[in-house]
Amino acid sequence: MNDKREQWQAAEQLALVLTEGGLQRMAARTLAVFLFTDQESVTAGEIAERLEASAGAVSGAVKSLLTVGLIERLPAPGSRREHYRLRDDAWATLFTSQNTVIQTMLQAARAGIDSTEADDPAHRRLTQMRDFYEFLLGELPALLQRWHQHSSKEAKRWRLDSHPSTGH
Amino acid sequence: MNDKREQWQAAEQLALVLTEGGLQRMAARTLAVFLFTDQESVTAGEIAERLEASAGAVSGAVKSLLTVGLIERLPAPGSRREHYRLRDDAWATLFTSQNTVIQTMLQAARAGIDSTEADDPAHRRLTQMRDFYEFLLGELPALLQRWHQHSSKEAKRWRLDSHPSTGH
DNA sequence: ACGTGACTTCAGAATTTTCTGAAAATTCGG
DNA sequence: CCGAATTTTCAGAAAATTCTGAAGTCACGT
Repeated sequence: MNDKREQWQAAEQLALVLTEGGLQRMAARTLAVFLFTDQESVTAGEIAERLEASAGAVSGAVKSLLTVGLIERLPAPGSRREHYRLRDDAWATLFTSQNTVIQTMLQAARAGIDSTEADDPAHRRLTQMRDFYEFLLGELPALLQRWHQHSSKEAKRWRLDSHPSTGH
Repeated sequence: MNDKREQWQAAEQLALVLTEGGLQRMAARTLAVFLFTDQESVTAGEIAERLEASAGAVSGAVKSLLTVGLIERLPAPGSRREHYRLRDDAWATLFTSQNTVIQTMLQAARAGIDSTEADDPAHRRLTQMRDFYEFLLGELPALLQRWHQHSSKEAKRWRLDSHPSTGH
């Protein structure tokens, strides 16, 4: 329990995986800071300090995280510096953002199907591809809906009997 | 319909998206060849020619696609060169391979939770993250199962009444 | 209004990734 | 087994990505 060293390692580890998942390196590390900080919100300067990175790099990273909707700017707290924090639905958002990838794959498959004859093996393969991504895209809304139900149920349970520690 | 130019564009477009999705550049372009070729199988040499890339680059790409399970080596067709083709379940496989990413995110979240006190805001954020990915991981098997049902049903329908053209 | 601190932008540097080319290894037909 | 064709490996080159540092812009507080 609670060792700063461990936290640092876990954060860097996470940043690595996020990078695999398509985020840029600095954006991933920044997101890790948002997750692991013990404050409610952080400023760009604090991120730079924590990551030992330049203000410029942090600026770009924060901007991209804002664009994707993973973090939000906090209503000015009277200070001169901007405060940011992780959004509550960040993970669902991150997941959803991959739908655009699926959409594009689908479009590419359809374009291929259209440019190909029915007896071409490519036509068959592209059709299989299209069918899969069509199916997937159709399933996602329901999946996210189930998540929202699931999570709101959790929140309720939490309020009613205040479990001291669940650990699941 | 059927314009080689269009096909080439669609293929390159797809390769781009696949790259976004985590595949290496050359692996993505190679996968596009497997999809769009009008042959049942292709050799490394043919891929290299099509992509105007070196044999070395193709070798690496094919190897990685084999490892992930997206393509398969064909039982020797009498020729000296190896023949490869896209596997039937390639897309489901590609999708599944992202589960490992989710697994790793989950582990990172759990590590963070363990290294943090219950009253730390980070603890709350990491718990939310863990819950989401736990949920997701739990949903995936059923999702893939539905896909298999779905696709086998399609195949059956195909065999029974031989639709001339569906276009969905 | 003005000074100051924070944020953004951007050119160039550093790093990382990716590809080529050639040599070594492998494999199949003879 | 030998030889030709193919594939694999790998060092170094090329390309793409990412970061820094500094200059410029903006906004707050006085």
